[in-house]
Amino acid sequence: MPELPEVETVVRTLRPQVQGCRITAVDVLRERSLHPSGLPPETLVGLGIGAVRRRGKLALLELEAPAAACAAAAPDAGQGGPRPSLLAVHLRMTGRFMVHAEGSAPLRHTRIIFHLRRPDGTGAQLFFDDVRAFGLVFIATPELLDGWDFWRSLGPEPLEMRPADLGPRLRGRRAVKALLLDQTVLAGVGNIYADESLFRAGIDPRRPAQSLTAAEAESLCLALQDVLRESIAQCGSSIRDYRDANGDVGAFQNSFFVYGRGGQACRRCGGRLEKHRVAGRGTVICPHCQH
DNA sequence: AGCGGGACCTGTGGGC
DNA sequence: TGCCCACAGGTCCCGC
Repeated sequence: MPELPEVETVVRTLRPQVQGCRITAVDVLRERSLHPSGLPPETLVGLGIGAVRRRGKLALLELEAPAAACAAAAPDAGQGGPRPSLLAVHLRMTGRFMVHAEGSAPLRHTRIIFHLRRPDGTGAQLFFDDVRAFGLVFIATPELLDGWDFWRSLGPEPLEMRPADLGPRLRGRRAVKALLLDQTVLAGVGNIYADESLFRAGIDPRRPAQSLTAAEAESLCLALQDVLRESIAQCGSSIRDYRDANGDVGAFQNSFFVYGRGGQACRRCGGRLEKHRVAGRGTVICPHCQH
């Protein structure tokens, strides 16, 4: 569920709560929620949280060494190995961030707790909760991050593309929906926004990608950008689990044309929406509006 | 190459 | 009411 608009909303709501805080301790309640190639969690202690950004479906928390430690640290001296410079977090389906008061007990699905010290000296706890436990926190240096195939091969940001840029990326005979979901083609699109953008562009998700004309690819790119922007403006879509870092739900699920509406009436033509399986995913299509 | 299917997880909802 | 199973979703990995 957290796709580009939801991760963007998480980042925007998390930023004012954690930027400028210092990490004082980390409790890992589920080891497998850490990316195995990352640095150990102890290396986070003492670092400050700087910029909070998004790339594709990843939330990125930049880390800064405190000024005092900077001055004291000679290269390769004391204190052991490398320091992480960022946290890369993939929420997958049910990952979520919430800031709790100091001393709060873990929740049923809390996987990692970051103990924080705010600039004003008060304490807080950043919970990484994840019901399905597919989410991943990567404690990284730039070098470690670049060693992650998923990161290195991420495609362009859909909202930063020119409409004419999509067409050349839609090569081959795979279903066009499969390409929209492929993070090396575009970064950040998941099942919801693939289905919604294909409906808006009037394109059948099952069509081979290479069969799209340049004009169709361009209208698909514009439709995708529209749907992503509209969703961000409404703080994303909440299907069941998704919440932003304030615990609030999004509203864009009320604007869906097709996602989750199989068997219901098409909002555009009144016909019956069909449910199919495309690229291994549940896919809703209006046979009258999409060709 | 690209597809399907299983694995990873847990909660929900439909059918009986 | 209760049980079972399908399903949901993103990514990786395997085999065809």
